[in-house]
Amino acid sequence: MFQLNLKGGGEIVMDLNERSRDILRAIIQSYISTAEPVGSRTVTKRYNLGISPATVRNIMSDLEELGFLVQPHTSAGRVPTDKAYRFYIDTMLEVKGLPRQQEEEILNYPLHRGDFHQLMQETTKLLSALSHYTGIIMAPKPAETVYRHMEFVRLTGGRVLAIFVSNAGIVHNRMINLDEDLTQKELEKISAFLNREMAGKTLREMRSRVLQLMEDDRNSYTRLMMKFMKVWQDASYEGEEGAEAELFVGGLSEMFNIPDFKDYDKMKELFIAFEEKHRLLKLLDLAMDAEGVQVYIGSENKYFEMQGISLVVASYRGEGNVIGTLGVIGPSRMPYNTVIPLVDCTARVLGRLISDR
Amino acid sequence: MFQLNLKGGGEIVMDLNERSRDILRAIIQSYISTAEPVGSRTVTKRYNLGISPATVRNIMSDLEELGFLVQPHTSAGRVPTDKAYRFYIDTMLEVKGLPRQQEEEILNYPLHRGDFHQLMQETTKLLSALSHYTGIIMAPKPAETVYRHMEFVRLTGGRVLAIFVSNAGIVHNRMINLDEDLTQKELEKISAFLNREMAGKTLREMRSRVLQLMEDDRNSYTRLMMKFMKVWQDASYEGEEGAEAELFVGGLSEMFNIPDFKDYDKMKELFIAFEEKHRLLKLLDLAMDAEGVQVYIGSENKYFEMQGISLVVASYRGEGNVIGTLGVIGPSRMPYNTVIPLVDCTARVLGRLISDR
DNA sequence: TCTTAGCACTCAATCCTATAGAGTGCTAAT
DNA sequence: ATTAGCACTCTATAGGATTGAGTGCTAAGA
Repeated sequence: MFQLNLKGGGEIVMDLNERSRDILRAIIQSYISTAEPVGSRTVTKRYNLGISPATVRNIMSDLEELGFLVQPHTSAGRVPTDKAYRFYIDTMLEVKGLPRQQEEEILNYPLHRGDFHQLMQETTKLLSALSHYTGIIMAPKPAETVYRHMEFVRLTGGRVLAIFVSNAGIVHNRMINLDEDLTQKELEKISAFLNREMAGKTLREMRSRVLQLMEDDRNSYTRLMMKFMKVWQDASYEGEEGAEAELFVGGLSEMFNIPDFKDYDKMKELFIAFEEKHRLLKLLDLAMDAEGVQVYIGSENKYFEMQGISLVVASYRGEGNVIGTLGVIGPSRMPYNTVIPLVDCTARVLGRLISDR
Repeated sequence: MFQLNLKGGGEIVMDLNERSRDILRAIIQSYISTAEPVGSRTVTKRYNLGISPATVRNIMSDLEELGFLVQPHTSAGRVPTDKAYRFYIDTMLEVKGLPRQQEEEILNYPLHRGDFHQLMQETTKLLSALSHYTGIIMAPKPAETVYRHMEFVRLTGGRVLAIFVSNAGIVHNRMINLDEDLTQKELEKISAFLNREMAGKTLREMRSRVLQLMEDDRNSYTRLMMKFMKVWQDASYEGEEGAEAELFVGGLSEMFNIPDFKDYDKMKELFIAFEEKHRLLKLLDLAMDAEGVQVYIGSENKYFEMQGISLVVASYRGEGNVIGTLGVIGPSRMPYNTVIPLVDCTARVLGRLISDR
């Protein structure tokens, strides 16, 4: 079906007895569905555990001491901590497959239109529409994309546009300002040479090959390529690895429907964080290597740590290789049992669409 | 210096006497700088008009009757209406050139990196950073772009990627699923034919030329082109003219710093409106034809009408032609005298950058 | 006739207080 | 070990008083 690969899962094996686990589960589930602090009476009423509120109170007190619950204030019920969510996801969550209906909805969503950018944008909207949270996608990184076709096009004023096309139909381009004036004929020769020598390589790989070629002779071919490589590096460099990746965000306004964030300043903080795209990208990059769906809870990760916010992320493939990641960002109290398969399914569908749309 | 072309300007010539105009100006300026309703005493204290609060009150009452002012409630001062802003901009605004320092800042902003998408994105950030509002840009529309270079690239599984490059180095692309399997050699022939026959045409123009050619004979050339045209139309069509344009937004979080919108629900409404990009695009499209800077106040336009929000928009050029528009979106009480030249200057700089970066 | 001082009036914002209600922790009984 | 009972805590809400900004009107003055 699908695979949930748990970040740090299994490391912390808590020994809670059956009943404590039942109560913790009940509290988490209740809080996920209502967003209200959960009291002892609520637990006994809504979940038939055959014990009295007083007993529940004693156990809740223990759970608080263990760091699974906190009280917003003395006379309120209790709320799960990040630790509780982690424990819940690692040991208690039963993730079923996606309901037939939602799968249909994903498959029927009009994702095929337009170019690659539009596909990415539409996919964030799909993620958002089905999860009712905000959808995010990290697009394939130029440096690690395998290119099939390359082309240099001469523009006015000694400018040359380099266009690189991947197997999956992703197009990347950069403008190069040339000192010498090459004719379009010459550029075509260079393009032909590149396509012959370099097809199936990533930029990283091309770079070392070009350096190798340069040792033999320094002709227009290699000079243009080196210029291109330099332009590329200049454009990519922002002091951070992975900064050259592109981030797409969709359904931002869904954040306003989440009761957890019904606060102006919290919202402001959140939107400022969204504009620091490189932080989110760092986090999305983490999920590149991992198989299956990852969940990052609250302040578990240092790149986008934010009280009460979690991310559900999965990598997607194009022509066989993992080329990016996608996911959903929402409150830590999100219904993981439905969001996880949703993200998983969307990643698969996107992969299929990229490989043969 | 620069030209402010006023939407509907001059039509409504209000005959207010000198003093009424002075007071109206004082109220608007005061409100722009403080965001607080303006009372009669404030006017006499902050602007030395040599009249008493009582007199001001009488005139304010008249101005209210004329529709220039409203009171939020009985015991509050008065606030300018959209009509007042319009009048202010049309007849009282003195727009100076951009301060040397800000011009420097625009010229020094690192806008040259990366591809065209990144350039657009960075420019919205520039607009936002200098205005402290939200920056928006409508990218060139494929249908009206003059292309210099066209290329069909064969991918796996009978898919063909069409790549079109404009004089200004803008790259548009679309995926085409072909029934027949053309070799890359054949595609190159078609590309060469296209570049010979169609260079310097817009998509619109190409379309009619292809239809013309088809009457003579229906070979692979024209069939592929027609398929491409169809794919293009499918992707562009969303029931709305101008829907195929792309919108870039930067500095959304600035909205949270504007006291006018210090309200959760107002903010929610605003962000939902931002996600309906086609509405904003419609509005930005309006400014394509007009020369100079346009100002759209509050509910003056039907595409993005929103209480208390205005847009300052200018078109930008690439290789001589107007290819898109850009601007700033903020509260109606924004300091137009600085924002207008800022938008104007940014449009010029972007145009220059596109034509020779 | 225009201007202005004076005054009563209105209304939002703020603060204070009382009250209700949810939930806990502790104790004693089962 | 469990649970009923009860005192205690704290938030949220509503009502009421107070303050202050600002207006509109009136009558006197220029």
